[in-house]
Amino acid sequence: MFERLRGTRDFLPNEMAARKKVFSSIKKTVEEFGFFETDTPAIELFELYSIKSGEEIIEELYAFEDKGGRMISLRPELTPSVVRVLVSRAKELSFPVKWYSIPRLWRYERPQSGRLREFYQLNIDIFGSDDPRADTEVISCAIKLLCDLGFDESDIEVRISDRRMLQEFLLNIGIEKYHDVLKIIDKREKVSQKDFKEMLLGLKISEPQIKEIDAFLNSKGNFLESIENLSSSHKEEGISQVIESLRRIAQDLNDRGFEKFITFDPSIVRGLDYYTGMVFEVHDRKREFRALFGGGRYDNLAELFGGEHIPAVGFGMGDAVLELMMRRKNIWPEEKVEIDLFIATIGNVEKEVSKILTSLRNSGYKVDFDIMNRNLSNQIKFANKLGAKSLLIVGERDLKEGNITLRDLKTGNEAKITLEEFVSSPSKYLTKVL
RNA sequence: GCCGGGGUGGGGUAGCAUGGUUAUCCUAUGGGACUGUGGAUCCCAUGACUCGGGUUCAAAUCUCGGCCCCGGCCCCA
Repeated sequence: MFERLRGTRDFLPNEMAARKKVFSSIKKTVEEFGFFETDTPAIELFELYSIKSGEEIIEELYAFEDKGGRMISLRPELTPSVVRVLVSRAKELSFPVKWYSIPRLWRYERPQSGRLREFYQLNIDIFGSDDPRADTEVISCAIKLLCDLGFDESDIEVRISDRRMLQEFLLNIGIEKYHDVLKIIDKREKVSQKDFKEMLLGLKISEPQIKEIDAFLNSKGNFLESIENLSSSHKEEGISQVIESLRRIAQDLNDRGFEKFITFDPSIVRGLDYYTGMVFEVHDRKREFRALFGGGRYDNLAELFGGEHIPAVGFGMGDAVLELMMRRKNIWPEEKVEIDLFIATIGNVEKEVSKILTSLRNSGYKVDFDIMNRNLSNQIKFANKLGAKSLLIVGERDLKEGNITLRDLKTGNEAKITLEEFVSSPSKYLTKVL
């Protein structure tokens, strides 16, 4: 016997049915926002990931050498692949490009709650526009798809910040090594006040500077209000430009009715080296789980890949945390398979059954029948386990008079009708699943 | 890589402190009975102590190690 590889999952039909419902809800919402689905290979050249990543990230790749001596990696994220496609096809594409995908990704990490080695991740991106409305579209889409799955503002919180704003702010108070400071700011929620301060002191940040940083980070709250407060207290040129574009995003999100979901939180940083502007995260309000989404602006990745300048904004949402959150709220779909009709047989009625099967299947019904030579009782048991909505009993005796029995397995009602009548207008008797 | 908690039929479990008959119960699965109305009930069957070493007359039980699972740290693209 073999076992599943660590951090991977098997999906049995009932589990698959639930997952399909969730994914199709997501796809529907995203497509309502005008995104088109794409896909890319699961394997890519190792360099696609090593070019911009640190050692730790590379250690977490599923990588191997192929027979041609190339180093190959399973994709750990989608963005490099999408940007690769974009850069190589930029000439033929008309911008803005709005693409989405739900790829399977692989990361060689230690599995934990909400983190696996193989998982799905919804990715949506807008390329070609640096307008704040692109940011708004992406954030709105994130919120809307969660709403369509059954969440509301009491469940989730979108926290937004902007890397440029932080950078400008730090420059204004005389801090130049903002890289290191960002790293510490990113950890702020996890460490104590005291440790936070000591880490900053370790970088030779002065006490007054730390006070300023603290004040700035504490400016979190209602998105639009926080931004307006900041704009009156920060008139410096660099920062006020950033604030203006954030103000437009905030205003637009309010106009779309998403105000209650959003918090402005300057301590949001996200992983380094990737994002260039607005960044956001989505969490459950109780902070029971790890981040559900992460995303933001990454305007220079295309150039880094040897293309022209293509501004970009997008996010990724893993399926593992989503499932945990949906289960917690009891909105994970019922794990159940269903068919429209099961045909139970008594005696030798093969010819008639074949005709019924073919006719109904051609009309688009999901139909199954006994191929185990079970007795009637066991056939009915099996039909129920299959989740059949209706049961058709075709028996030798009744068939001599042209009759069959149709039972609704949900209500238990049954009726004897003629085979001819049933086959000629099945829609009178059956409804389709889904 | 580090730290903690765990592994008993396909799934869920009892037993483990205090070693000692045929390892408990539920469920699932296969078969059968109930004259072709049955989702029920009853009967029968299949099926497990994570692996290896140690202690012992005797190990599911005590002990050491490996493997695996769950959670946490690191990291999180």
